[in-house]
Amino acid sequence: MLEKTYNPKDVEPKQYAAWEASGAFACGRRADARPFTIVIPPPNVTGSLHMGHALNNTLQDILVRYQRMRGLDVLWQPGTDHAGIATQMVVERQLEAEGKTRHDLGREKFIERVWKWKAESGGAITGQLRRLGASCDWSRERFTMDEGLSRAVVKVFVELYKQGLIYRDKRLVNWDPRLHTAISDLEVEQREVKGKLWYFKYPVEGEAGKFVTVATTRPETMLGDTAVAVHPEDERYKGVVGKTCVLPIVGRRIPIVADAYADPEKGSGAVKITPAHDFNDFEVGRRHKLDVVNVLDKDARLNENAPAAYRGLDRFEARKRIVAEMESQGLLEKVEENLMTVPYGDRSQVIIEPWLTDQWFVDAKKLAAPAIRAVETGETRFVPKNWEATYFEWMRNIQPWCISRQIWWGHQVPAWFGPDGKIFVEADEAQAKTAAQKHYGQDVTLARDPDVLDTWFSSALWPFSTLGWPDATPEVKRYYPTDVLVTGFDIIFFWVARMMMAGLHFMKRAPFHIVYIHALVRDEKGQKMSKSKGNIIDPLELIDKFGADALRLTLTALAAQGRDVKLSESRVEGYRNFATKIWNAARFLEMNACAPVDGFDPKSARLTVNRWIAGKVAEAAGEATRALEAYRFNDFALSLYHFTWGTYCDWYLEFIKPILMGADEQAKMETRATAAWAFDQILHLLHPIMPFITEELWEQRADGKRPHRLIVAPWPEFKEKTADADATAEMDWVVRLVSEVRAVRAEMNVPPGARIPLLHRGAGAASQKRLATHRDLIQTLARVSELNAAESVQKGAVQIVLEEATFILPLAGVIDMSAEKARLEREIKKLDQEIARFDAKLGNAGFTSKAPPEVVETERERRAETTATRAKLSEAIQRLAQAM
RNA sequence: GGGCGAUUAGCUCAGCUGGUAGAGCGCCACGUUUACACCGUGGAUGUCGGCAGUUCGAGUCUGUCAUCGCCCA
Repeated sequence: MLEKTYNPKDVEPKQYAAWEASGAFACGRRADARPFTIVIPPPNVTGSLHMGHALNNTLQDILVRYQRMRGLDVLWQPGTDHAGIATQMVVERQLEAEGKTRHDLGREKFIERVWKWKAESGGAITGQLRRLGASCDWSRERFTMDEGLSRAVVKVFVELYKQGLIYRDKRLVNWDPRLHTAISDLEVEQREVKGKLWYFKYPVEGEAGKFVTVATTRPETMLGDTAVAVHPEDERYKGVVGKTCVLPIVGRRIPIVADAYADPEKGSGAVKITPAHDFNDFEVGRRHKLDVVNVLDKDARLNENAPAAYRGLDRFEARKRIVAEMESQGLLEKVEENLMTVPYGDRSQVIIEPWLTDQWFVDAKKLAAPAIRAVETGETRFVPKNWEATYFEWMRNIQPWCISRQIWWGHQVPAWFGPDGKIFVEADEAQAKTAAQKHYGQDVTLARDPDVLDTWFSSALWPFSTLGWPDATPEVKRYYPTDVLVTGFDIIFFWVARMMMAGLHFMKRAPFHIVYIHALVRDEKGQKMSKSKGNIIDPLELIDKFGADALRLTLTALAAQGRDVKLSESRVEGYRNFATKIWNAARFLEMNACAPVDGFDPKSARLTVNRWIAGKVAEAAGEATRALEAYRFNDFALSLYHFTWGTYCDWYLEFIKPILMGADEQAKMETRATAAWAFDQILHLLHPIMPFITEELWEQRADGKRPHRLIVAPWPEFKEKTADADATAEMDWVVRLVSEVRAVRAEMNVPPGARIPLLHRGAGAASQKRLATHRDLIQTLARVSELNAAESVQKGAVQIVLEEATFILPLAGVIDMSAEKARLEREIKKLDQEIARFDAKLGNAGFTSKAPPEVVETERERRAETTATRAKLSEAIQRLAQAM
C-alpha cells in the first residue's frame, strides 16, 4: 500500500543506494551497444554544490539516463580537479590558525598535509552530486592529481615542449602580489572603478621652463618610466618628438617617442611609458627598444631600482608620496576624476600587478588553429549555435597561455636546470640526468623547476586522461571522443577551448561532438547569486525541503536555451506539487486495482477512452523525445508535465471513473490495464528528470515483480502510429461538451451539487453515437441527471451549441434570464468579430491566390463553422426573449 | 569601442522552420466527486518596447531607434 504522501527523504537514499549497488551506473555493461559518453565538468575538490552545479549535473543526468534507457552503453565519467590555488589557500588558512606558514613545513610536508586534507574533507561535492541523483560511474572516479592523470600531464608537457609549443619566456604576466604567483589572463577580473588621473609635468631637457604633461592613473610606476609617447600626428607635440625628458624624482633621461598607442583624445595626449609595469607600455617599449626598469618586488613594494627614499614602500603608499613630492616640486598640473578598469585576482581579490618574470607559456595560437577548424567543419557543434561566435572570437585572438604557477600544490613542471641554466625537459629526473650528461659530457647537479602547472592544464586533458591515456586502454578506444559536453558559458574559454586544443593535438579528434552551453542560475530578481549579496539559494536545502526530483524538474523546466534561469523557492514548491500529483495518481490506480498487466498491448484496447489515451501517450512520448534530442530541456519537461497533469490526471482518470465503478467487467479489465500501462509510460518518460519518485513508484506498483529497475528500462518508442484519429476527435468532442456545460453552470450559478437535465436537439448520427457511448461519463463529469433528446426547446432554457447539435439546460426559474441573455450576446459579439476577420481575409484576392490552398480551405471551413454557431446562438437568444 | 542577448498577461517566462497569442505562479468566484486542498471547477487580464519595411499574412523575417543585461577590449 502506498503511503498517503510521497516522502523523498526516505526514498532518495534508498533508491540511490539500490541503483549504485545494482551496477546500473557502470559503463561497459552492454558490450554490443553503441557507447554514449559524457565527462563531468570536474568540480573543484574544495567545492560544494551550488545551484550552477545542480543545473549542470541535472541536465547531464537527464541525457545520461535517457541514453541508458535507450539501450546505449553509457559512461558518465565523474571526478574532481585539484584546484591548485584554491586548495593551497584552504590548507594555508588551516596552518595560519596554527600560527604556521607553508614555509615552516617545507614543500614536501606541505603537500602531505594537502593530501591529508583531501582525504578528510576534500571532494564533499561528490556526495552532494549523489543527493541530486547523478548517475555517474563512480567506480571510475578520477582526480586530476591521480597518478595516471599526472602521467598524462607530464607527457603532454614534455611533448609540447619538444615540439616547440611550450616555451619559457621572460614576459609581463599577471602577478598576484598576495599569492605570489602568476595567473592567466582569464583569472583576472576587470573591475570598473572610479579612480584619478594625475597630470605630471616632465621637464624637457635643455629647454628651461618647457614641459611635457603626461596623464597617468598610476603615479607610483613613474619611477620605472623609460619614455614619453605622443601620437605621431598630434600637432601639439610635433616639436618635441626625438627630444629627451628628465624624469622627475629619479633624474633619468628618457626619450620622447612618437607612437600611435598615445591617444590624443585621452588625458593630455602624452603618456608616460613604463614597459616593466604595463602590458601596452611593454609593447611600445619593444617597438622603440626602450629600457625596461622593474621597480616592484613580488609583494608589489618598490625595489632597489627605486630611489632610496622609496624602497620598501607599498605601491599605494608610494603613490601618495610621489604625488606629494611632484606637487611640492610644482610638477603636478592637475588631478581629474577618472573612470577606469582595474585588474583584480579572482582568487585573492587584490589588484593584479603586471610584472616581468620568467614563466612557461603554451603557444596557444598554433594549437587553436585545428580547434577553430573543428567547429567550422561541424566536427564539434555548439548548442545553442550562437556560442560558436564567442568561441571563434576568443580562439582567433588567443594569446600565449601562461601555465606556470608559483605555488606548491599541483603538477610540478618537469623541467630541470643545469648549472649554466640550460633547461632539460623530460618525463622524470633520471631522463633529465641522462640528457644533461649527454649535453655536458659529465654528471652535473640539476635543479628542478619549483613551479607547478595551471590546474586548467590538467583539466584540458580530462576527456582522455580520465579514460586512461597515455596508456592505450580499451576505454580510450571505446569512449573517446565523447558525445556531449554540458557546461556553462563562463567556462568556454577556461576549459572548453583548452580541451579542444589538447584533444585535437594529442588524440587527433575533437573531444566531443556537441557542446551544450547552458545559462547561469540567478536569483528571482535576475541577480547573480553571490556570497556577498547574500542571495545564494543552497540546492541541498531545497532538496531537503522539497526533494531532489522537485529541484531537478524546476531547473529543467526553466532551462530554456539561451536564457538565464531565475530561481525562487516558490517555483520549486510548485513543481514539488507535481510530484505529489503523480503520487496521488498512483494511489488512485492502486485503489482501483489498476495493476500493470504483463505483455499488455494498448493497441488491443477496444474502448474509445483507452484507445484515446494510448494515442495521447504515444504523441506525448514523441514530443518529449524530439525535444530532448534537440536539447530543448524545458520543452521536454513541460510537455510531460502538461500531459501528465492536464491530460492523464485531469481527463483520462476522470473519464474512467464511471467505468471502474460500473458493472462491465470486460471494460473494467481493459481500462485497468490501460490506465496502468499509460502510467508506466509516464514513469518511463519522467524518469530522466525525476528519477527517485518514478523508480519508487515503478517498484511499489508491481509489488517488486518488475523484471528490471526503471533506470535500465527501455525508453518508450512508438514506431507505428498509435494515435487513433477517430478516438481523438470523439474524446475531444466529449471534453468540449463537458467543459461547456461546466462553464454554463458556473456562470449561471447553478449549485455545484445540483444535478440538472441535459437535452439535445439536432444531433447527427455521429454525435448521437458519441452521446450513447459516453453517457455515464458525461453525466458524471458534467453533473447531469438525465441526457435525452428534446422535442422542443423549453422557454427560458440555456443553450449550448456544439457543432451541429444544440444542447439545452432547462434552467427556467433557476437562472437569471438577463444574465443568460448577456452571456449569449457576448458570445455572438465574439463570433461576429471572428467572422469579420475571416471575411476580410477571404475577401482579399492576394490571400486566396497566394496562400497555400490548404490554408485558404481551413479558413473557409472555420468561417462556415463560426457562422453556423452564430446562427444557432441567435436562435437561442430569440427563444430566450420569448420567455422573458 | 567590439560581440552576444533581452524587451510578450500583475510576476517569471514559453512561443522551433511566418498562418486566429500560451504556461506556471499570483488574483477572483465556487467547491459537489473517499487519488490528490501540495486539490478540483470556472473566470478576469495582452495596441507581443517604438517606428519603418518585406509578405496575401509578422510576436515570429529585415532595417532602425530606445531601454536593460552579459562577455571581451
